Amino acid sequence: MVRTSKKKKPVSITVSLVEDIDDIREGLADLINGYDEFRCIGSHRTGAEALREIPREKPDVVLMDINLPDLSGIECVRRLKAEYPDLQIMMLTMYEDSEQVFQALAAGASGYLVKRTPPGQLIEALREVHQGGSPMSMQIARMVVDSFHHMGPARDETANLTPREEEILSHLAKGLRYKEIADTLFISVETVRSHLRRIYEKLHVRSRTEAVVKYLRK
Amino acid sequence: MVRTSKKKKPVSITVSLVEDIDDIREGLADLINGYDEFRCIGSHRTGAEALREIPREKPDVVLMDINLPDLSGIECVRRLKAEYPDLQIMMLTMYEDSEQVFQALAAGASGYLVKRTPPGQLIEALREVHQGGSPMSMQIARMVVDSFHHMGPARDETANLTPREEEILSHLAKGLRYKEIADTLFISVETVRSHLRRIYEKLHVRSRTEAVVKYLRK
DNA sequence: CTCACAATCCCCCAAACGTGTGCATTTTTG
DNA sequence: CAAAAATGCACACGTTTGGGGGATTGTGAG
Repeated sequence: MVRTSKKKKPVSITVSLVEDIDDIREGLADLINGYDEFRCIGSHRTGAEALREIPREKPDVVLMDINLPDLSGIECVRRLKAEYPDLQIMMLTMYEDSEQVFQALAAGASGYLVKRTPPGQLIEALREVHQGGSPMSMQIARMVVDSFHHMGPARDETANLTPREEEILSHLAKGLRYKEIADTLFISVETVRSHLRRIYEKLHVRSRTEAVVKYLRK
Repeated sequence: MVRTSKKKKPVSITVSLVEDIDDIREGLADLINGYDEFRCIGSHRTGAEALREIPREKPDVVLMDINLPDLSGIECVRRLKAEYPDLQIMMLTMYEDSEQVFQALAAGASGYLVKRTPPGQLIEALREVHQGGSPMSMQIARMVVDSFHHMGPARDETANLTPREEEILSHLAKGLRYKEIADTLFISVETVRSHLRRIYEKLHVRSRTEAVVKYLRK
Protein backbone atom coordinates (compact mmCIF):
# COMPACT_ATOMS: atom_id res chain seq x y z
CA MET A 1 0.00 0.00 0.00
CA VAL A 2 0.85 3.63 -0.29
CA ARG A 3 2.77 4.60 2.77
CA THR A 4 2.88 8.38 2.64
CA SER A 5 5.78 8.66 5.02
CA LYS A 6 6.22 12.21 6.29
CA LYS A 7 9.49 14.02 6.37
CA LYS A 8 10.30 13.44 10.03
CA LYS A 9 10.08 9.65 9.79
CA PRO A 10 11.58 8.74 6.49
CA VAL A 11 12.93 5.34 7.45
CA SER A 12 11.01 3.94 10.37
CA ILE A 13 10.70 0.19 10.44
CA THR A 14 7.14 -0.98 10.96
CA VAL A 15 6.53 -3.93 13.24
CA SER A 16 3.49 -6.09 13.92
CA LEU A 17 3.16 -8.34 16.96
CA VAL A 18 1.50 -11.71 17.36
CA GLU A 19 1.47 -12.77 21.00
CA ASP A 20 -1.37 -14.02 23.17
CA ILE A 21 -0.22 -12.76 26.58
CA ASP A 22 -1.44 -9.20 26.99
CA ASP A 23 1.34 -8.00 29.28
CA ILE A 24 4.08 -9.26 27.04
CA ARG A 25 2.45 -7.91 23.91
CA GLU A 26 1.98 -4.47 25.40
CA GLY A 27 5.48 -4.49 26.81
CA LEU A 28 6.86 -5.27 23.40
CA ALA A 29 4.81 -2.54 21.76
CA ASP A 30 6.05 -0.01 24.29
CA LEU A 31 9.61 -1.12 23.83
CA ILE A 32 9.42 -0.86 20.08
CA ASN A 33 7.67 2.50 20.09
CA GLY A 34 10.36 3.78 22.41
CA TYR A 35 12.65 3.97 19.41
CA ASP A 36 12.10 6.57 16.70
CA GLU A 37 13.52 4.07 14.32
CA PHE A 38 10.62 1.66 14.88
CA ARG A 39 6.89 1.88 14.84
CA CYS A 40 4.58 -0.82 16.15
CA ILE A 41 1.61 -0.78 13.81
CA GLY A 42 -0.08 -4.03 14.74
CA SER A 43 -0.78 -6.11 17.80
CA HIS A 44 -2.61 -9.42 17.59
CA ARG A 45 -3.40 -12.07 20.13
CA THR A 46 -4.43 -14.90 17.86
CA GLY A 47 -3.16 -16.47 14.68
CA ALA A 48 -6.47 -15.92 12.94
CA GLU A 49 -6.39 -12.24 13.78
CA ALA A 50 -2.84 -11.98 12.52
CA LEU A 51 -3.70 -13.71 9.27
CA ARG A 52 -6.58 -11.32 8.76
CA GLU A 53 -4.92 -8.05 9.76
CA ILE A 54 -1.29 -8.32 8.77
CA PRO A 55 -2.03 -8.23 5.03
CA ARG A 56 -3.60 -4.82 5.62
CA GLU A 57 -0.83 -3.54 7.84
CA LYS A 58 1.98 -4.68 5.60
CA PRO A 59 4.59 -4.37 8.32
CA ASP A 60 8.30 -4.63 7.59
CA VAL A 61 8.76 -7.19 10.31
CA VAL A 62 6.46 -9.51 12.24
CA LEU A 63 7.33 -10.64 15.75
CA MET A 64 5.61 -13.98 16.25
CA ASP A 65 5.07 -16.12 19.30
CA ILE A 66 4.80 -19.87 18.79
CA ASN A 67 2.21 -20.73 21.42
CA LEU A 68 -0.98 -19.14 20.24
CA PRO A 69 -4.48 -20.06 21.39
CA ASP A 70 -5.77 -21.06 17.97
CA LEU A 71 -3.34 -22.18 15.30
CA SER A 72 0.34 -22.47 16.08
CA GLY A 73 2.70 -19.65 15.29
CA ILE A 74 4.50 -22.02 12.94
CA GLU A 75 1.37 -22.60 10.88
CA CYS A 76 0.75 -18.88 10.94
CA VAL A 77 4.23 -18.26 9.53
CA ARG A 78 3.69 -20.85 6.84
CA ARG A 79 0.49 -19.19 5.62
CA LEU A 80 1.79 -15.66 5.78
CA LYS A 81 4.93 -16.66 3.92
CA ALA A 82 2.91 -18.48 1.29
CA GLU A 83 1.02 -15.27 0.57
CA TYR A 84 3.77 -12.74 1.19
CA PRO A 85 7.16 -14.37 0.63
CA ASP A 86 9.01 -11.12 1.28
CA LEU A 87 7.53 -10.58 4.71
CA GLN A 88 10.19 -10.87 7.40
CA ILE A 89 9.06 -12.86 10.39
CA MET A 90 10.98 -13.31 13.59
CA MET A 91 9.97 -15.94 16.08
CA LEU A 92 9.99 -14.94 19.73
CA THR A 93 9.26 -17.81 22.02
CA MET A 94 9.83 -19.36 25.40
CA TYR A 95 11.11 -22.69 24.29
CA GLU A 96 14.05 -23.75 22.26
CA ASP A 97 12.88 -27.22 21.39
CA SER A 98 14.80 -28.31 18.34
CA GLU A 99 11.75 -29.62 16.50
CA GLN A 100 9.97 -26.30 16.84
CA VAL A 101 13.02 -24.37 15.77
CA PHE A 102 13.50 -26.36 12.60
CA GLN A 103 9.83 -26.36 11.76
CA ALA A 104 9.62 -22.62 12.26
CA LEU A 105 12.60 -22.05 9.99
CA ALA A 106 11.25 -24.47 7.42
CA ALA A 107 7.96 -22.57 7.54
CA GLY A 108 9.83 -19.44 6.57
CA ALA A 109 10.82 -17.60 9.73
CA SER A 110 13.90 -15.44 9.27
CA GLY A 111 14.96 -15.20 12.89
CA TYR A 112 14.44 -16.98 16.16
CA LEU A 113 14.85 -15.45 19.59
CA VAL A 114 14.07 -16.84 23.01
CA LYS A 115 11.97 -14.59 25.19
CA ARG A 116 14.62 -14.00 27.78
CA THR A 117 16.57 -11.99 25.21
CA PRO A 118 17.41 -8.55 26.69
CA PRO A 119 15.37 -5.68 25.20
CA GLY A 120 18.40 -4.08 23.62
CA GLN A 121 19.30 -7.23 21.75
CA LEU A 122 15.73 -7.69 20.63
CA ILE A 123 15.75 -4.24 19.08
CA GLU A 124 19.09 -4.98 17.48
CA ALA A 125 17.64 -8.20 16.09
CA LEU A 126 14.68 -6.37 14.58
CA ARG A 127 17.11 -4.04 12.87
CA GLU A 128 19.10 -6.99 11.62
CA VAL A 129 16.23 -9.02 10.28
CA HIS A 130 15.02 -5.95 8.42
CA GLN A 131 18.47 -5.58 6.87
CA GLY A 132 18.37 -9.12 5.56
CA GLY A 133 19.97 -10.97 8.42
CA SER A 134 18.77 -13.85 10.51
CA PRO A 135 19.26 -13.08 14.17
CA MET A 136 19.12 -16.07 16.44
CA SER A 137 19.76 -16.61 20.09
CA MET A 138 23.14 -18.14 20.76
CA GLN A 139 21.85 -21.61 21.54
CA ILE A 140 19.50 -21.59 18.59
CA ALA A 141 22.26 -20.66 16.18
CA ARG A 142 24.39 -23.46 17.50
CA MET A 143 21.57 -25.97 17.07
CA VAL A 144 21.05 -24.85 13.52
CA VAL A 145 24.75 -25.01 12.68
CA ASP A 146 25.13 -28.38 14.36
CA SER A 147 22.34 -29.74 12.24
CA PHE A 148 24.66 -29.39 9.27
CA HIS A 149 27.46 -31.15 11.02
CA HIS A 150 25.45 -34.12 12.20
CA MET A 151 24.18 -34.92 8.80
CA GLY A 152 27.53 -36.06 7.55
CA PRO A 153 29.21 -38.69 9.71
CA ALA A 154 27.89 -41.73 7.88
CA ARG A 155 30.83 -42.49 5.67
CA ASP A 156 30.15 -41.84 2.07
CA GLU A 157 30.39 -45.08 0.22
CA THR A 158 29.52 -43.30 -2.97
CA ALA A 159 32.94 -41.65 -2.80
CA ASN A 160 34.60 -44.52 -4.65
CA LEU A 161 32.29 -44.23 -7.61
CA THR A 162 33.69 -42.98 -10.88
CA PRO A 163 32.11 -39.83 -12.34
CA ARG A 164 30.25 -41.92 -14.87
CA GLU A 165 28.93 -44.25 -12.23
CA GLU A 166 27.74 -41.34 -10.17
CA GLU A 167 25.95 -39.99 -13.17
CA ILE A 168 24.20 -43.27 -13.75
CA LEU A 169 23.28 -43.48 -10.09
CA SER A 170 21.85 -40.00 -10.07
CA HIS A 171 19.54 -40.90 -12.92
CA LEU A 172 18.63 -44.13 -11.22
CA ALA A 173 17.66 -42.09 -8.17
CA LYS A 174 15.22 -40.12 -10.29
CA GLY A 175 13.34 -43.33 -10.97
CA LEU A 176 14.41 -43.74 -14.58
CA ARG A 177 14.49 -47.23 -16.03
CA TYR A 178 17.55 -48.79 -17.59
CA LYS A 179 16.27 -47.94 -21.01
CA GLU A 180 15.56 -44.33 -20.13
CA ILE A 181 18.99 -43.85 -18.62
CA ALA A 182 20.55 -45.40 -21.68
CA ASP A 183 18.65 -43.01 -23.94
CA THR A 184 19.47 -39.85 -22.02
CA LEU A 185 23.15 -40.75 -21.88
CA PHE A 186 23.26 -42.08 -25.44
CA ILE A 187 24.64 -45.44 -24.43
CA SER A 188 23.20 -48.90 -24.60
CA VAL A 189 21.11 -50.57 -21.95
CA GLU A 190 23.84 -53.12 -21.53
CA THR A 191 26.32 -50.45 -20.59
CA VAL A 192 23.95 -49.09 -18.02
CA ARG A 193 23.62 -52.55 -16.61
CA SER A 194 27.36 -53.05 -16.43
CA HIS A 195 27.75 -49.81 -14.57
CA LEU A 196 24.96 -50.70 -12.23
CA ARG A 197 26.56 -54.01 -11.41
CA ARG A 198 29.76 -52.29 -10.37
CA ILE A 199 27.86 -49.65 -8.45
CA TYR A 200 26.01 -52.34 -6.53
CA GLU A 201 29.28 -54.03 -5.74
CA LYS A 202 30.88 -50.85 -4.48
CA LEU A 203 27.89 -49.87 -2.39
CA HIS A 204 27.33 -53.41 -1.13
CA VAL A 205 23.72 -53.45 -2.18
CA ARG A 206 21.66 -55.78 -4.32
CA SER A 207 18.83 -53.67 -5.58
CA ARG A 208 18.23 -50.33 -7.12
CA THR A 209 16.23 -49.19 -4.12
CA GLU A 210 19.03 -49.83 -1.65
CA ALA A 211 21.43 -48.01 -3.90
CA VAL A 212 19.13 -45.01 -4.18
CA VAL A 213 18.65 -44.89 -0.43
CA LYS A 214 22.39 -44.74 0.11
CA TYR A 215 22.72 -42.16 -2.59
CA LEU A 216 20.06 -39.87 -1.14
CA ARG A 217 21.48 -40.13 2.37
CA LYS A 218 24.62 -38.18 1.61
CA MET B 1 29.13 -7.75 27.36
CA VAL B 2 28.40 -6.59 30.88
CA ARG B 3 30.80 -9.28 31.94
CA THR B 4 33.42 -6.71 32.93
CA SER B 5 32.67 -7.16 36.60
CA LYS B 6 35.28 -6.95 39.32
CA LYS B 7 35.56 -10.69 39.80
CA LYS B 8 37.18 -11.14 36.41
CA LYS B 9 38.15 -14.72 35.81
CA PRO B 10 41.91 -15.21 35.64
CA VAL B 11 41.57 -17.85 32.92
CA SER B 12 41.64 -16.26 29.53
CA ILE B 13 40.24 -17.75 26.33
CA THR B 14 43.04 -19.17 24.23
CA VAL B 15 42.92 -18.68 20.48
CA SER B 16 44.89 -20.16 17.63
CA LEU B 17 44.99 -18.66 14.15
CA VAL B 18 45.21 -20.32 10.76
CA GLU B 19 45.69 -17.74 8.02
CA ASP B 20 48.22 -17.54 5.24
CA ILE B 21 48.52 -13.80 4.81
CA ASP B 22 51.12 -12.53 7.26
CA ASP B 23 49.68 -9.06 7.74
CA ILE B 24 46.22 -10.31 8.49
CA ARG B 25 47.47 -13.02 10.80
CA GLU B 26 49.61 -10.63 12.79
CA GLY B 27 46.85 -8.06 12.90
CA LEU B 28 44.49 -10.64 14.32
CA ALA B 29 47.02 -11.75 16.92
CA ASP B 30 47.52 -8.17 18.04
CA LEU B 31 43.81 -7.55 18.18
CA ILE B 32 43.20 -10.64 20.26
CA ASN B 33 46.09 -10.01 22.62
CA GLY B 34 44.79 -6.52 23.16
CA TYR B 35 42.12 -8.02 25.38
CA ASP B 36 43.02 -9.46 28.78
CA GLU B 37 40.20 -11.86 28.26
CA PHE B 38 41.94 -13.49 25.27
CA ARG B 39 45.31 -14.93 24.58
CA CYS B 40 46.57 -15.83 21.14
CA ILE B 41 48.67 -18.93 21.62
CA GLY B 42 49.07 -20.10 18.06
CA SER B 43 49.58 -18.67 14.62
CA HIS B 44 49.82 -20.87 11.55
CA ARG B 45 50.30 -20.20 7.88
CA THR B 46 49.31 -23.56 6.43
CA GLY B 47 46.79 -26.29 7.05
CA ALA B 48 49.53 -28.84 7.61
CA GLU B 49 51.15 -26.68 10.24
CA ALA B 50 47.81 -26.17 11.95
CA LEU B 51 47.09 -29.88 11.94
CA ARG B 52 50.48 -30.52 13.50
CA GLU B 53 50.58 -27.77 16.10
CA ILE B 54 47.02 -27.25 17.24
CA PRO B 55 46.80 -30.59 19.04
CA ARG B 56 49.70 -29.42 21.20
CA GLU B 57 48.31 -25.97 21.81
CA LYS B 58 44.83 -27.17 22.66
CA PRO B 59 43.28 -23.73 22.16
CA ASP B 60 39.74 -22.93 23.18
CA VAL B 61 38.94 -21.49 19.80
CA VAL B 62 40.49 -21.72 16.34
CA LEU B 63 40.12 -18.89 13.85
CA MET B 64 40.41 -20.48 10.42
CA ASP B 65 40.75 -19.01 6.96
CA ILE B 66 39.38 -21.01 4.03
CA ASN B 67 41.95 -20.22 1.38
CA LEU B 68 45.13 -21.85 2.54
CA PRO B 69 48.16 -22.66 0.38
CA ASP B 70 48.06 -26.40 0.96
CA LEU B 71 44.82 -28.07 1.95
CA SER B 72 41.61 -26.07 2.19
CA GLY B 73 40.49 -24.68 5.49
CA ILE B 74 37.40 -26.83 5.16
CA GLU B 75 39.42 -30.01 4.99
CA CYS B 76 41.49 -28.75 7.88
CA VAL B 77 38.32 -28.29 9.94
CA ARG B 78 37.12 -31.74 9.02
CA ARG B 79 40.30 -33.39 10.25
CA LEU B 80 40.62 -31.34 13.41
CA LYS B 81 37.01 -32.04 14.29
CA ALA B 82 37.45 -35.73 13.64
CA GLU B 83 40.23 -35.84 16.19
CA TYR B 84 38.96 -33.23 18.63
CA PRO B 85 35.18 -32.97 18.39
CA ASP B 86 34.99 -30.43 21.19
CA LEU B 87 37.32 -27.96 19.53
CA GLN B 88 35.51 -24.77 18.56
CA ILE B 89 36.40 -23.53 15.12
CA MET B 90 35.29 -20.27 13.59
CA MET B 91 35.72 -19.64 9.90
CA LEU B 92 36.97 -16.22 8.89
CA THR B 93 37.01 -15.74 5.17
CA MET B 94 36.68 -13.34 2.30
CA TYR B 95 33.97 -15.08 0.43
CA GLU B 96 30.45 -15.98 1.27
CA ASP B 97 29.88 -18.53 -1.46
CA SER B 98 27.04 -20.74 -0.34
CA GLU B 99 28.79 -23.97 -1.22
CA GLN B 100 31.77 -23.09 0.94
CA VAL B 101 29.57 -22.00 3.81
CA PHE B 102 27.61 -25.21 3.88
CA GLN B 103 30.65 -27.38 3.44
CA ALA B 104 32.45 -25.59 6.24
CA LEU B 105 29.52 -26.05 8.57
CA ALA B 106 29.13 -29.67 7.56
CA ALA B 107 32.82 -30.13 8.29
CA GLY B 108 32.19 -28.96 11.79
CA ALA B 109 32.80 -25.23 11.95
CA SER B 110 30.84 -23.53 14.71
CA GLY B 111 30.85 -20.02 13.35
CA TYR B 112 31.37 -18.21 10.08
CA LEU B 113 32.43 -14.61 9.70
CA VAL B 114 33.37 -12.64 6.64
CA LYS B 115 36.65 -10.79 6.88
CA ARG B 116 35.16 -7.35 6.69
CA THR B 117 33.64 -7.89 10.13
CA PRO B 118 34.65 -4.99 12.43
CA PRO B 119 37.22 -5.93 15.09
CA GLY B 120 34.81 -5.40 17.94
CA GLN B 121 32.32 -7.81 16.48
CA LEU B 122 35.02 -10.35 15.82
CA ILE B 123 36.01 -10.28 19.47
CA GLU B 124 32.38 -10.57 20.47
CA ALA B 125 32.04 -13.55 18.16
CA LEU B 126 35.04 -15.27 19.73
CA ARG B 127 33.41 -14.80 23.10
CA GLU B 128 30.17 -16.20 21.76
CA VAL B 129 31.57 -19.25 20.08
CA HIS B 130 33.43 -20.07 23.28
CA GLN B 131 30.18 -19.83 25.18
CA GLY B 132 28.52 -22.34 22.91
CA GLY B 133 27.03 -20.06 20.30
CA SER B 134 27.44 -19.94 16.56
CA PRO B 135 28.18 -16.42 15.46
CA MET B 136 27.65 -15.77 11.80
CA SER B 137 27.74 -12.69 9.64
CA MET B 138 24.32 -11.40 8.84
CA GLN B 139 24.25 -12.63 5.25
CA ILE B 140 25.63 -16.00 6.23
CA ALA B 141 22.99 -16.52 8.89
CA ARG B 142 20.31 -15.68 6.39
CA MET B 143 21.68 -18.14 3.86
CA VAL B 144 21.72 -20.86 6.46
CA VAL B 145 18.20 -20.14 7.62
CA ASP B 146 16.92 -19.92 4.07
CA SER B 147 18.32 -23.35 3.37
CA PHE B 148 15.71 -24.71 5.74
CA HIS B 149 12.94 -22.82 4.09
CA HIS B 150 13.65 -23.95 0.57
CA MET B 151 13.68 -27.47 1.78
CA GLY B 152 10.10 -27.80 2.88
CA PRO B 153 7.54 -26.49 0.41
CA ALA B 154 7.02 -29.75 -1.46
CA ARG B 155 3.68 -30.85 -0.17
CA ASP B 156 3.55 -34.21 1.47
CA GLU B 157 1.73 -36.57 -0.79
CA THR B 158 2.32 -39.40 1.62
CA ALA B 159 -0.24 -37.76 3.91
CA ASN B 160 -3.13 -39.61 2.31
CA LEU B 161 -1.64 -43.00 2.90
CA THR B 162 -3.31 -45.31 5.38
CA PRO B 163 -1.24 -46.60 8.31
CA ARG B 164 -0.85 -49.95 6.65
CA GLU B 165 0.26 -48.40 3.41
CA GLU B 166 2.82 -46.28 5.18
CA GLU B 167 4.12 -49.38 6.88
CA ILE B 168 4.53 -51.14 3.59
CA LEU B 169 6.20 -48.12 2.08
CA SER B 170 8.63 -47.80 4.96
CA HIS B 171 9.74 -51.36 4.41
CA LEU B 172 9.98 -50.79 0.73
CA ALA B 173 12.26 -47.84 1.46
CA LYS B 174 14.60 -50.15 3.31
CA GLY B 175 15.13 -52.06 0.12
CA LEU B 176 13.09 -55.13 1.05
CA ARG B 177 11.55 -57.22 -1.70
CA TYR B 178 7.87 -58.03 -1.94
CA LYS B 179 8.48 -61.43 -0.43
CA GLU B 180 10.49 -60.03 2.45
CA ILE B 181 7.86 -57.45 3.26
CA ALA B 182 5.18 -60.12 3.10
CA ASP B 183 7.12 -62.30 5.52
CA THR B 184 7.80 -59.59 8.09
CA LEU B 185 4.18 -58.49 8.07
CA PHE B 186 2.75 -62.02 7.90
CA ILE B 187 0.69 -61.35 4.83
CA SER B 188 0.86 -62.72 1.33
CA VAL B 189 2.95 -61.32 -1.46
CA GLU B 190 -0.22 -60.62 -3.37
CA THR B 191 -1.44 -58.37 -0.59
CA VAL B 192 1.80 -56.46 -0.61
CA ARG B 193 1.40 -56.01 -4.32
CA SER B 194 -2.12 -54.71 -4.04
CA HIS B 195 -1.03 -52.23 -1.37
CA LEU B 196 1.82 -51.09 -3.53
CA ARG B 197 -0.56 -50.63 -6.43
CA ARG B 198 -2.67 -48.25 -4.33
CA ILE B 199 0.39 -46.46 -2.96
CA TYR B 200 1.65 -45.85 -6.47
CA GLU B 201 -1.70 -44.41 -7.43
CA LYS B 202 -1.79 -42.04 -4.47
CA LEU B 203 1.77 -40.87 -4.98
CA HIS B 204 1.40 -40.66 -8.74
CA VAL B 205 4.42 -42.83 -9.39
CA ARG B 206 4.98 -45.99 -11.36
CA SER B 207 7.95 -47.62 -9.73
CA ARG B 208 9.25 -48.52 -6.33
CA THR B 209 12.16 -46.15 -6.72
CA GLU B 210 10.01 -43.11 -7.37
CA ALA B 211 7.87 -43.99 -4.40
CA VAL B 212 10.88 -44.34 -2.13
CA VAL B 213 12.28 -41.03 -3.28
CA LYS B 214 9.04 -39.27 -2.41
CA TYR B 215 8.92 -41.07 0.90
CA LEU B 216 12.45 -40.08 1.89
CA ARG B 217 11.90 -36.47 0.90
CA LYS B 218 9.61 -35.68 3.80
C1' DC C 1 55.64 -51.43 -22.84
C1' DT C 2 52.86 -53.86 -19.84
C1' DC C 3 48.96 -53.68 -16.49
C1' DA C 4 44.98 -51.93 -14.35
C1' DC C 5 40.84 -49.83 -14.85
C1' DA C 6 37.09 -47.01 -16.62
C1' DA C 7 33.80 -47.15 -20.07
C1' DT C 8 31.48 -49.29 -23.67
C1' DC C 9 28.82 -53.25 -25.58
C1' DC C 10 26.68 -58.17 -26.03
C1' DC C 11 23.96 -62.66 -24.62
C1' DC C 12 21.29 -65.62 -21.44
C1' DC C 13 18.19 -66.63 -17.66
C1' DA C 14 15.55 -66.56 -13.60
C1' DA C 15 13.64 -63.73 -10.20
C1' DA C 16 11.35 -59.59 -9.15
C1' DC C 17 8.25 -56.12 -10.48
C1' DG C 18 4.07 -53.39 -12.49
C1' DT C 19 -0.56 -53.85 -13.93
C1' DG C 20 -5.10 -55.70 -15.14
C1' DT C 21 -9.18 -57.97 -13.28
C1' DG C 22 -11.73 -59.81 -9.61
C1' DC C 23 -13.42 -60.76 -4.88
C1' DA C 24 -13.96 -61.41 0.37
C1' DT C 25 -13.52 -59.43 4.88
C1' DT C 26 -13.22 -55.88 8.23
C1' DT C 27 -13.20 -50.84 9.73
C1' DT C 28 -14.35 -46.19 9.17
C1' DT C 29 -17.37 -42.84 8.39
C1' DG C 30 -21.20 -40.03 6.56
C1' DC D 1 -27.35 -48.27 9.12
C1' DA D 2 -25.41 -48.18 4.59
C1' DA D 3 -21.79 -46.51 1.84
C1' DA D 4 -17.01 -46.01 1.43
C1' DA D 5 -12.56 -47.08 2.42
C1' DA D 6 -9.08 -50.17 4.02
C1' DT D 7 -7.15 -54.61 4.15
C1' DG D 8 -6.44 -59.05 2.49
C1' DC D 9 -5.95 -62.56 -1.27
C1' DA D 10 -5.49 -64.76 -6.17
C1' DC D 11 -4.17 -65.48 -11.16
C1' DA D 12 -2.27 -63.88 -15.44
C1' DC D 13 0.79 -61.35 -18.48
C1' DG D 14 4.44 -58.76 -20.08
C1' DT D 15 8.42 -55.92 -18.61
C1' DT D 16 12.31 -54.81 -15.80
C1' DT D 17 15.89 -56.07 -13.12
C1' DG D 18 19.96 -58.61 -11.03
C1' DG D 19 23.55 -61.74 -11.72
C1' DG D 20 26.41 -64.84 -14.57
C1' DG D 21 29.26 -65.16 -18.29
C1' DG D 22 32.15 -62.55 -21.71
C1' DA D 23 34.70 -58.67 -25.17
C1' DT D 24 36.72 -54.20 -26.92
C1' DT D 25 38.72 -49.67 -26.53
C1' DG D 26 41.28 -45.61 -24.42
C1' DT D 27 43.92 -43.77 -20.73
C1' DG D 28 47.13 -43.31 -17.27
C1' DA D 29 50.57 -45.32 -13.74
C1' DG D 30 54.42 -47.78 -13.24
